Amino acid sequence: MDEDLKKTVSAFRKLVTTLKRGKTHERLTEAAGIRLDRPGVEILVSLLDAGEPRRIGAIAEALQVESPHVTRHVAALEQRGLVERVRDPDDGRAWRIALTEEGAVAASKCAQVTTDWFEGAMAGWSAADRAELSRLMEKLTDDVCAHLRAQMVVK
Amino acid sequence: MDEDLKKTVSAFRKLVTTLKRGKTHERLTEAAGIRLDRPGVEILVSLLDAGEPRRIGAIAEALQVESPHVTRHVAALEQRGLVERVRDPDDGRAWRIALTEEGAVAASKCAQVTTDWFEGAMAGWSAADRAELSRLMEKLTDDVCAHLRAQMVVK
DNA sequence: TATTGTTATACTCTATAACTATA
DNA sequence: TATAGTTATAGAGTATAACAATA
Repeated sequence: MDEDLKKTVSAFRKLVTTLKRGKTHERLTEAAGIRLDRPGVEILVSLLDAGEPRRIGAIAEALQVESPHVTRHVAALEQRGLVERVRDPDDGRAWRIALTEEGAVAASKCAQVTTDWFEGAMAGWSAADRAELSRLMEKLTDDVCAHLRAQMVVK
Repeated sequence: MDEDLKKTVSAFRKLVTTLKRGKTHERLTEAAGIRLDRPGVEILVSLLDAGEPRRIGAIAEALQVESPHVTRHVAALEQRGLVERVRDPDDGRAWRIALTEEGAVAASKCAQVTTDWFEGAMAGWSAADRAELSRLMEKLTDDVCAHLRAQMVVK
């Protein structure tokens, strides 16, 4: 039974190793027809996922990086007209980062290309297995994030 | 049905984002009681996984990085006595990188800490779900790698 | 003064290119 | 000369620390 866990971890390691590399990003942006660095794509997609403008700090937390990193890349995205700063409705002093129309299109393309790519890889999968994988991956993600938060509290 | 795929990709993205960061590596090495950088751990664990000495090129391919990267980090690991060079039995001119006893211990510890951590995160999982996740993750990894290879051939 | 974000700096990881050695 | 590996160099990506601004 411990065997199952080992296999899962090992498969996961391999998957991450394979998909994390620079070539994967190149293929993604090429297919999407967009010239953008990796952090740029990550920020755009995270804004698309969120479905609403987010503050710098919120983006940094979602991506698990430090805020200076986000500051810099948001500045670049802003210059290219892919995001813009809007007033925070809840907090007059603060700004939120919003996708522009062009930014939303770019983010959607990137997300779509990734989904399509997985669709290609999983072409032979039954509907049952797809549903099962989706359920288990969401569960795993939730539990991993919860476990992480629990650990941070302890420290 | 496309919904399942989207959910899977999105969960996967979140999982990778969360686990890829530097803090995760710090926690890992601290728990394992080893001071080692990320590529170092990756090389050691990949040698442990392989179960036998590997050539530089084979390690690079497994980790999906370029060989100079491996060369440099293997040199550092060699200096610390965690790996050593042995003659390739199949090819007299070549060398293979082997774990030393100390290196094997370090690699095992790192692998164990990761497994333990997932064990903690998945404490509430039923045996059935664990088995199912293991099966689907292996399948996904296989199919993703196959898809990647197929694409590389086309190019 | 507490919170949030920014600027400045430096370090880690990884790729590319040019070179070496060995069969 | 083909293959595997190495050395040298450069460029992403990210963190830390010091600072600024706003309530």
